Amino acid sequence: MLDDRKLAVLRAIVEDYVSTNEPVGSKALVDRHNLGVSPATIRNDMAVLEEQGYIAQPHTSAGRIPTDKGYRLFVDRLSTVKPLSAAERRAIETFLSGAYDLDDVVGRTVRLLAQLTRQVAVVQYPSLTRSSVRHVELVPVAAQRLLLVLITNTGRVEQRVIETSNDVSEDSITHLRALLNTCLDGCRLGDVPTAVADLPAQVPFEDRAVAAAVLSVLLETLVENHDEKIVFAGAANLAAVDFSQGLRQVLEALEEQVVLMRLLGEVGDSSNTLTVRIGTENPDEGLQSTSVVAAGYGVGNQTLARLGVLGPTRMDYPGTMGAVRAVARYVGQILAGS
Amino acid sequence: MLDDRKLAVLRAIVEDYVSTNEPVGSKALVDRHNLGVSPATIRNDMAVLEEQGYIAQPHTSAGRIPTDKGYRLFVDRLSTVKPLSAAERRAIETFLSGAYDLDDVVGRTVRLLAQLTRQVAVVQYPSLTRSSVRHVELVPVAAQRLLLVLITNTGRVEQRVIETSNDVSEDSITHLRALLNTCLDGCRLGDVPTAVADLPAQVPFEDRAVAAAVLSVLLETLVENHDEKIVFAGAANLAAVDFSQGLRQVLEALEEQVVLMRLLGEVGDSSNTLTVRIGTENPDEGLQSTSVVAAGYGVGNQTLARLGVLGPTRMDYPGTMGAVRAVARYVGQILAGS
DNA sequence: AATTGGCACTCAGAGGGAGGGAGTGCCAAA
DNA sequence: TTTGGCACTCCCTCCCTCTGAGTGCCAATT
Repeated sequence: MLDDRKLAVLRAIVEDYVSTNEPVGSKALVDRHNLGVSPATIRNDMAVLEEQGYIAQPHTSAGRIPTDKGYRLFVDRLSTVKPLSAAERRAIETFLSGAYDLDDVVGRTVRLLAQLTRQVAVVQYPSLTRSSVRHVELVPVAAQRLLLVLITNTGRVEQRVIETSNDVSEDSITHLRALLNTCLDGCRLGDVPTAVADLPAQVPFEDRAVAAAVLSVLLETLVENHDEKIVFAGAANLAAVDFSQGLRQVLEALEEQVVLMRLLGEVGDSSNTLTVRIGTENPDEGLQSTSVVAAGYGVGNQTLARLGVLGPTRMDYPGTMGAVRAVARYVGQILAGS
Repeated sequence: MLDDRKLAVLRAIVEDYVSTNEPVGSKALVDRHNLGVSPATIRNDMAVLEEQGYIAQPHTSAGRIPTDKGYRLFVDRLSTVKPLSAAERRAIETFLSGAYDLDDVVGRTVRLLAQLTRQVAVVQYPSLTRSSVRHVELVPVAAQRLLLVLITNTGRVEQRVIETSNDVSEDSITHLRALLNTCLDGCRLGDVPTAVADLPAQVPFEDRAVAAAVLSVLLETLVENHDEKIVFAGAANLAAVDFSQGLRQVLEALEEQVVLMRLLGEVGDSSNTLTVRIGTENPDEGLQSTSVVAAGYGVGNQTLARLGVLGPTRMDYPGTMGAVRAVARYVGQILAGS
């Protein structure tokens, strides 16, 4: 349907439009790329491309700009992910390895990605349900108050206060703590509910109430954190772009956790897969003039969460995809190493 | 120097300009406010006000707009903080009391303040150095790995992993934990260094190395967190405003922790004091066309951190100040109650 | 059948008055 | 000190023209 030259033309249009932000005409095309044919020929090709919906003209007698469908074809068949330079890789590595804390890792990552791509970066905290228990701690902080601390293999720490109806002895706590840790050590958080199901049966009768309270808080913690935390950075980079639907809508969308969630997409099990969502492919109303490049990251081949970049549809896809992929890999390494 | 009527004129100019976003002329003034004099009189007054630098004209034959100096006078002498309506107070209270976590309190606060004022809200996490120790916990997580958990009276929880050079017995840990808690219970974090100074002397010789490791990590934690965490929300509200220096600069400034820090100002000991910084009074380059309304918040009469709002100099100062003050008070209450 | 040069046509955007109108400063009178 | 009158200033808007990049189509060429 589309011969090689027409594809080359589309590629050239996308590249030129991305770099100049102006509709590209037939003459400009043959000047900048040596296509070996005349402008008239290109015009014929462009007419076909337009008919098929890959490009459009803002008005009669202007050059062409790619449509969402055009970008899609470009991403799928006409471009390759552009690897980062050695210097960039080194910069990423040193910057990320300076982190001392999960918060810090995520914070550095999101800033790094924003700077690298000059767009808005979005990073999701590693999923609780997919990571596993490294340690559970139970601490008495007052007469009828316990603190439950949960440490995961991704370095995430959750804590909750538990109110008990009567005093609990030091021994009971020690016993309960030991039980919890035997039950849960290495256990995937998603499996915690089943793992603790028969735990109450193992505690002496007088401690049942306490055990129940602890378990209910523990399970509640897992549920509450099902809606994951997400952060973004680089909003200033949006100011340089002009959106058809207005900057405001985009900023508003960015401040909605739920929208950000949907934006990054599902956490599939296949790690390292780059997802690109272009313009109207985007589920959210306010983001129909933006594109999202996202990838999963995690430890080993286990995807724990996703991160990505949001920018105008008129975006350097190969470069952005390269940056997202690289950062996702390095974050995985950092998490594994910590 | 300025008689009552001239002040009234300035007040009217500020109010009109804030609500209409258009230079206000002498005729419009007498129409909207019943000043009881003719436009010509007002013109004379305005000439004086302009000469003194309180107002300016964008061009000849346009109305006047307040200068930063004019806003300053308005805030200092011509306006009173506008209390929130009962409904608003209730909304704040119910919204904030739903929080279950320090992160959640701060997150809710910043979103609430942004929505209430329709501007950018900035909230600083409660200072570590000014809060005090509620509990210290020491948890073995692996053979040569301890976890130090520090819980403050503001609900903040810090944790750090400690690597030890040799194995540590359960007993040693229990002993060390007890020692730490006796030393530190209720101790202001700023006083921790002196409080633990003679602690190593109290542990048996074979545990000295471990104690030293723990203490060094503990002190390090306090220092690291001296640069406090700050969050903001409501960037979308900026899009509605047009800044002379460009939205971009403002957004960039907002993403710099350091700038945000300076923006809120020093944490003075006098709680509840509203600080207003107008336009060029602002230290930061990119924020010279914005104003900041900030207040301290804390538990009791102890200021733990600050929060505030950033918007265009053309801002509803009485309303914004009311909202900031109210939110600061409620956050303090929530923190005290949790 | 594909490619090419030629040519008329279209239309966004820049540039340039013209007119309206809001607002001012100044002055003389009350 | 206040007021009405008046001439003046200039920003903004509307409208017009003109230019030029870019197009579609057609007939000629390969």
